[in-house]
Amino acid sequence: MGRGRAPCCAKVGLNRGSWTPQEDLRLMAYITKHGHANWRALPKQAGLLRCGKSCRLRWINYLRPDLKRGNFTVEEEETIIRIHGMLGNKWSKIAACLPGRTDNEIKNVWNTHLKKKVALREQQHKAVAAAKSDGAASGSDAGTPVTDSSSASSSTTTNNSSGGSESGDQCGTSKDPDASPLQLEDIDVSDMLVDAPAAAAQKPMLSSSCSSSSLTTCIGGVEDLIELPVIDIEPDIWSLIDGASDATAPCTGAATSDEAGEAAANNWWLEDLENLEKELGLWAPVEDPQAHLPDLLDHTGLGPLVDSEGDPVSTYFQTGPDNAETELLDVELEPSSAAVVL
DNA sequence: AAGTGGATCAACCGCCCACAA
DNA sequence: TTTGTGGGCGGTTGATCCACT
Repeated sequence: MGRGRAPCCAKVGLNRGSWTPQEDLRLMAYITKHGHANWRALPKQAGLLRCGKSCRLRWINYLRPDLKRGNFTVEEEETIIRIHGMLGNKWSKIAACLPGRTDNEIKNVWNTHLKKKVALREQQHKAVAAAKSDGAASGSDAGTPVTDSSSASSSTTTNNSSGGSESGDQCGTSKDPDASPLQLEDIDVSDMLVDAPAAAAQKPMLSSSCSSSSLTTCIGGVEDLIELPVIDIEPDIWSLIDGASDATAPCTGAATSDEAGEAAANNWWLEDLENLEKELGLWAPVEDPQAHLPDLLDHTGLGPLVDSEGDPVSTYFQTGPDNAETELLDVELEPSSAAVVL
């Protein structure tokens, strides 16, 4: 079927490589207003000389407002290790369990250090097992975590607390060599979460609400069973992203967030935007954010990258919200969200 | 201070799957 | 049922960063 199909885009005349701040702005502005129903059509409509796939990846891996930045926590790492032990390189499924993390990010962190960590752990486990079999003839427990001098203290605790025997343990399943990824590849992690609420209640991997990326796979109800560090997304932001009408705050079963947490979880990219504006000498305390964007675009020299006729983004960029054929950002925002609209 | 090698991460590539015509 | 299209996924690459010598 898909064989021999033409590439997703004629790569002639398109920008490649790193994204410029201007491109980021354009993409964010467009998606914020119009959503991303059609990735292939999006670049043209947004006035971007990029492949649709490239736009999609940029958005998903970097620009999405609900992304969590910074180093992975020990809990997150252990979650990755456990799920990877069950599913293999199903990065998107793993990412679905880690709100705010992308499959690409998880893949990178796995390939860079978690893989080594696991290898070391298995090595130590084998050594311990060998020692045991040499000494007492006790059956080696494949699920018994091995103490890891570097970071296994937490993992050991986690694994022990999970007790490797729960059948529905979506994360606590030990790295059972018999559990091949093939057998497990169809497992929907969220199903496991639902099937094993008791076990789930102990799992750090569940200790988070759901991100947009995991929206369709995240579980309802589990939040009721566990104490969740809340990573909430401003409903307004979801409204913006999803086109305002049918937006649903993702898995807001734990919607009783404190605002500081929300801000921390959601504002990194707003800060990036502010930083960008500062770099460009545009930054000022935002009193009228919607009036701010045109200045930014003026200063960045963002002209229409494509024919701007009928392009609301270009129109907006060139003339500002008052004159835009379609108002770019028509969602009223709370002050805390003001930076979303630049 | 300069050079080097490893680590990290953003981005790209190509295949696969789901779905609509 | 077949075929084309769009989107998603996993693997890989290349640029940059950083620690070490």
